[in-house]
Amino acid sequence: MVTRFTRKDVAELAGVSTATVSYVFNKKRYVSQELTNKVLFAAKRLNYYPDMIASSLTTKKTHNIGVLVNDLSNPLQNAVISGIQRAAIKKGYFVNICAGESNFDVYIDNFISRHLDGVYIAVQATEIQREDILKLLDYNIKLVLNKTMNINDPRVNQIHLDLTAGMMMIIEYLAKQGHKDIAYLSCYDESVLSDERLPAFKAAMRKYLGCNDPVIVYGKVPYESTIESGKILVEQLLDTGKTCSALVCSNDLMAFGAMKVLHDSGYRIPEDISVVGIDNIELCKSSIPSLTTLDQKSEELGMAIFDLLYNDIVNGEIAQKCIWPQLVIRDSTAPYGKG
Amino acid sequence: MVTRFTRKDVAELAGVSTATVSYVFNKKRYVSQELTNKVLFAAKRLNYYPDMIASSLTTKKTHNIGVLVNDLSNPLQNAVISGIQRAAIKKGYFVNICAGESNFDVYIDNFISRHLDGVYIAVQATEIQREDILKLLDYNIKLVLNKTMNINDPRVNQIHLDLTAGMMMIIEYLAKQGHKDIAYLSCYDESVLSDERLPAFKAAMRKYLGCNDPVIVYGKVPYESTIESGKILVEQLLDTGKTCSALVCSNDLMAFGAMKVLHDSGYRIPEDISVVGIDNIELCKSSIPSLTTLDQKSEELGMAIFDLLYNDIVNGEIAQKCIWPQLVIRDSTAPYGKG
DNA sequence: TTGAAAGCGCTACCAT
DNA sequence: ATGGTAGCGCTTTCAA
Repeated sequence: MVTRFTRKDVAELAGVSTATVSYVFNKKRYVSQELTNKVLFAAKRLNYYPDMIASSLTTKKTHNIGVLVNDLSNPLQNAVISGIQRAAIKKGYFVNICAGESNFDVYIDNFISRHLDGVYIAVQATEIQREDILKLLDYNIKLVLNKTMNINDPRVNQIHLDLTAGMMMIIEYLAKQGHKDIAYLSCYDESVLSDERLPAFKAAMRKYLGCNDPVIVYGKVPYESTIESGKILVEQLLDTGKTCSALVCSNDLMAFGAMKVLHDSGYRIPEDISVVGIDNIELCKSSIPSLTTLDQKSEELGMAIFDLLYNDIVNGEIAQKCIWPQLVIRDSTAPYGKG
Repeated sequence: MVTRFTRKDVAELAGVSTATVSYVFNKKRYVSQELTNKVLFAAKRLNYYPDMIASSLTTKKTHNIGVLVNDLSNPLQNAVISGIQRAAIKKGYFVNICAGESNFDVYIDNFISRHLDGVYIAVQATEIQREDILKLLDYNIKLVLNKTMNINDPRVNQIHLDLTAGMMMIIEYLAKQGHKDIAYLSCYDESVLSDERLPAFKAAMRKYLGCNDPVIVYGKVPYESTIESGKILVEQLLDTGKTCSALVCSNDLMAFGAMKVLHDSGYRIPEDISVVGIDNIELCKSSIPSLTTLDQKSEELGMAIFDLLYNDIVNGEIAQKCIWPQLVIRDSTAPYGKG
C-alpha cells in the first residue's frame, strides 16, 4: 500500500498555498502559469489523486447519478443504461445502477445518504410510491422520469419515447403493404393506462384502415413481455380462429415467441403472416426470419436522459425531451398476398 | 428544498453528545436503551439521514464497488452484473457500472479518486494495462479478476467459470449418446490463449473418444461470436465434405446460425445432426429446435464476485472461487443414429 | 456508559 | 494573483 498524498503535501512541495493547489485542479479561479506548472509538477511527483469524497463534503456534489430500474435483464433497458453511462463519463460522472426487487425505499434512502446528484427512475409507476420519488427533490436530487409515469411536478424532467407515433408508423407501413386484418398481441390489458401502445394501435387501425374493433389479445397479471408470453398469447389468437395477415407484438421477445408458435403451427413468415416487433433488440437482425421492428433509439434515449440530468444539476434547468422511434424493415414482413 | 439536519442537530434535540448519535447508528459501542430511544426519536422527528460522504471521509470506506466491462450490451455480462448488484445491496453496497471504450485509465483514476472499496474488472486482457490494474491495490482498492486474465498477484481475488469442465460435460454427454464424429465451431483460432474452450474440446475428444485430430473450424480476426459467424463457419465445415453427427459451437448465437444453415441445407436437427451451444441465453428455450447448451450460471457468478470483494474489503481475505457450468439438455440433441 | 474535541481532505470566503 | 483559514458532517481517541 502506498501513502496517499494530500493537497497539503502538494502545496508544500510546490511552495504554494493549499488554496492554489485546489484552484489549479478545479480551475475556479485564475492561477499563473508559473504556479500552475509548479503544482502540476509536484502533484505528478507525489502521484497525487484529488480526493473526491472530501471535495463532495464541501461542494455537496458527488458527480454520481443513479439509475433505478425494475430489472437488469431487459436488453432494451441495458442499452438505455449504456447510453446514460457513456454520456456521463464524458462529463466526469459515474453511474450507480440499482435494480429493485420491491425494496425501492432502500434505494431512495441511499440516494439521499449518498448525495447522488441526480437519478433516473424507470420502474413501474405501480411499484413505487409517488411521494418517495418526490422526496428526492427535497434533498436537491435532480430527477428524470418517463412521461408515462405521469408525475407532473414542475421540478421533474421528463423523457418520452413516443410509442404512439411509433405504432402509427407500424400500422401505416402495414396498411401500405396491403394488409387489412392486423392483430395485436398486447402484454397489458386495458387497465394499464401507462401503456400507450394499446390505444395507439386502436387509433392507428381506425386512422389507416377504418377499423373500429381490431383483433387484440391481452396479457394478464402478472404482465409479462417475454418470449413465453408471446407464445401463450399467439396460441390464444390461433384458438379464436380469427384470421389475420399481419401481427404486431408489444415487443420483440413476444414477437419471437409468436413466430416460434406460428412456425410450429405451419405458418410461413412472412408469406402467410407478417410479424412486427417493438424495441429492435440486437437479436432482431439474426432471428429467423429477421424481425421488422421499431427501433427505440435506446442509446440516444440514454444520452438524452443524462443531458436532462446534467443540465438540471449544473444549470438548474428543467426540460422535457421526446425521442422518436424508427421503423426498421426486415424479413418478417411482406406485402399482403405475396405468399 | 428541505434543510438537511446533521448529527449535531439530532444530538441537541436528544440531549446527548454527537458521539452518542454516531454510536447509535453505527453500533460500534454500546449505548443504553434510554439514550438510544431518545436519539432514534429525535432522528425521526428531524427526518435525519446520515451523511455517507462525511462518514466516508473519515472511515475511508465508501460502500461502493465498481464493475468495469467492455460492453454493456452483452446479455450474459448483464446477468453477471445483476447478480453482483443484488448481492451488493443486501450488504448496503452500491455498484458503479463502467463500460469502457478504450479509455480505461479514466476509470482507474476515478476509482482511486472516488475511493471505491473494490472493483471487478472483466475487460479483455489485451485492452488494459496490467500495471493500471495493479495500481488499484496500492490504493487499497480490492480486486476481483477473471482467472483467464492470468494476473497472478497474491493480492487479487480470482473468479473462474470453468469452461474446461463445461466442455468436458458436453463431450461426455454426446459420447454417451453414441456420437463419435463431433465437430467444433470455434470463434477464435489457436492464437487466443485466454479461450479455454478450444483446448478443452481437444482434450475432451481425446479423453472420451480417443480422437486426436477432431474436426475444428476456426474463426478469423476480427473474432465474432454472432449468428452470422456461426453461419459462415458451418458453411466452411460443409465445404470440407467431412461428416459429423454432432456439432459443438463456441456460443449459442453461433449455434443458431449453424442450425439455420444446416436446416436450409436439408439436414434435420437433431435426427441428422445434434447441435450444442454455450451460454444458455434466454432464446435457447424458444429456438427451433430448442437448443442444448451450457448454462453459465451468470447470476450465481455475480453473487460469488461480490462475496469475494466483500470478504476482502471487510476481512482482508483473498480467495479464489470456481463456478461450474451446467449442461441443459433440450431438443437440438439426440442419440446417434436416431434419425 | 458517555462526552469533548481533534481530525479526515477539500472548498471558498475573506484578506492582502 | 495568491494565501490563510473556517468549516463541511462524521468518526474515534482520550478522558471522565
